[in-house]
Amino acid sequence: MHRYRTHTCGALREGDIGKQVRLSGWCHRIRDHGGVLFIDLRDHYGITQVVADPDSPAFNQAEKLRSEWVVRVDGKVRRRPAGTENPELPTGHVEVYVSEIEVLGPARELPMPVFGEQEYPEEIRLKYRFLDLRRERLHRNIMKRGAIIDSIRRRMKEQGFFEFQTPILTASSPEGARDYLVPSRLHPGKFYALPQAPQQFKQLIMIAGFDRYFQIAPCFRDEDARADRSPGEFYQLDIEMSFVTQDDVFSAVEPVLRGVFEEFSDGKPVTQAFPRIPYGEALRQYGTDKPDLRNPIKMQDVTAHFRDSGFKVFASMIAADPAVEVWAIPAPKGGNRAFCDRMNEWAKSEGQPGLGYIFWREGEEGGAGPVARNVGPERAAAIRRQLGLGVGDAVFFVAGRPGEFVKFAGPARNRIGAELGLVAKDRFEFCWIVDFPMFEWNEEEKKIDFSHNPFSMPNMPVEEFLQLDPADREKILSIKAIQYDVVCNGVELSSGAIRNHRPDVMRKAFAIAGYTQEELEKRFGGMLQALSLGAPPHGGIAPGIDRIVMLLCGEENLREVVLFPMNQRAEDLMMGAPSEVSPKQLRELHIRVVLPDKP
RNA sequence: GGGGGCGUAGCUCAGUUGGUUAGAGCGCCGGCCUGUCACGCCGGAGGCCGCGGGUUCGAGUCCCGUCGCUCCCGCCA
Repeated sequence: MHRYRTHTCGALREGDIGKQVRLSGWCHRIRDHGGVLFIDLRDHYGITQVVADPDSPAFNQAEKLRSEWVVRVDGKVRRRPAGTENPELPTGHVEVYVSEIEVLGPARELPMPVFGEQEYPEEIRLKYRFLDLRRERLHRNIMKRGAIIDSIRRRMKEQGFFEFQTPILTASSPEGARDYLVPSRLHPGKFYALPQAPQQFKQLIMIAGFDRYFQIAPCFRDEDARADRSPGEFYQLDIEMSFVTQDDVFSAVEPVLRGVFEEFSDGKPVTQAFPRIPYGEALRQYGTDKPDLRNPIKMQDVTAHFRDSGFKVFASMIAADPAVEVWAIPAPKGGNRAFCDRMNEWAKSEGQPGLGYIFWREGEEGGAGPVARNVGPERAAAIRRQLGLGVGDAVFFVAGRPGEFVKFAGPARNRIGAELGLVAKDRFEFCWIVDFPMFEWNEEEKKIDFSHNPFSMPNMPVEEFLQLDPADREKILSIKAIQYDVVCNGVELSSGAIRNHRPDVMRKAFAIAGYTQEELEKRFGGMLQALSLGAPPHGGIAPGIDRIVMLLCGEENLREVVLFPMNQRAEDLMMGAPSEVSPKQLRELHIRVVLPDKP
């Protein structure tokens, strides 16, 4: 007989009745009835009920067992008495009548029980991560994560992609985030950087002629965390392809994402053909470049209805500034004062002056509420017609310069959709966001900046781009980049681009953004040189693995789908990272620590 | 760097306008119990009410500061 087990705790069935077996696992739950004692023995594979009574030679020892002790039990499989089967368990028709128990790993009193589904403080969960990982939900999430990554790899390979490994110790890369630095022992005063993404490497792989690259790539960024943004490190499905257009990237990536989501969504429907929404349209309709399309609300411009109207607040804003617009957020079924006032209060709590509204009740086709009174029944009715609303519905208004109020309009749309129950849960709604602006105006420094990634190709003929006048601000700011995001249920999964593979176009783009040739050479000289020695047109994308798993596990926080996550302050409470190092280590690295002054 | 929320037993939480000895459930320890699967019943231990200061005859409760956790903004593809 094997030293520890003949079966796992999820294996035994009625067909095993009568067998002498050996199981090992954790004492999940113990129910001691005095005369008879049950132990739910748990391992990775499942739970098996072990039973002891005073006739068993192991009875005395069984009475001493406690939660989460690791034990080996020998016993005989028998059918549970009629009426005591547990249909919840795959092993629920049988039990093991124990003849011998060996304690393999006793446990002190637990800081956090494994049994049950109660919530526990993050600090305790992270400090005792191994206990938390024993719990069903986290254990299941981590296994699902692995299965999702397997599926992604299989689907990528089926599409002719090949997995490469790129360096972890590298040089500072051109993305905008803060680097994690690693001091060099051999080169005093010099540092490696951990990659923020393998961006340059994957482009070099294309320049090297490999054609279709992918990697489940670790990425490191020293920026503050969010619920959907891990501190320090995370994984991307990094992809790059040669001789492709935006359409080629989409048609390579879409089936992978759709396939993975359909495989792991537990039957929830997944968008079949991802709609493509231009960046500008996304902002106008949804108030964000990562719209949750499960929410059916689309905003509309209703500025014309308020121009020279009796609603002086808006009318005077419009008259005073040609950039001012009024947007309407329709709220179907929101046509009651209680709801409208609640939203208005919420807007104030968000630091807004308020949220104007009109709602329509039976017999009040002209609309109700202060805005309707001031704007008059004809205009209110015109607004209602434009938005396709009726009795029982409401509409909210945001006014000002769109660039300023859009950060409030998007959340307002989310809030209204959620409060009215308009958001279709239990589905995965994807879209592509396309046509990002290449440049943006930096008002503080009065200069033109790259608006996203400086390595994207402008979406215009190369000759025309090369002849642009950097002083023609209006023209420059109207240029779109061949750059795209993929969004699911309001979560930005990835951005990508067709890369700028032409050194001359690259130089021009950086010149427009105010970089000197010297700066460009210094920061990106290696890349420019590679591009000047025969670079194929290429492009790619890099969906976030952790976010994909989070969506498919139905979790709100990345920590629920990462094995050993750090807390929000980028500390590993279990391993105690970051930590101080010995003076000897610092000496070898030529590092002197200068701590900030304490008040 | 800034803002919001939270901080009472190992854990989840209650604790009245400031008023006797700070409670419950789970867990833990002990006892009883031969068919439970959130077993049940009886008993017990366990509290710097995050920490420091203040107001008050009196503070878990009010005020100030501070620390920790968390969510968000800034930052970040």
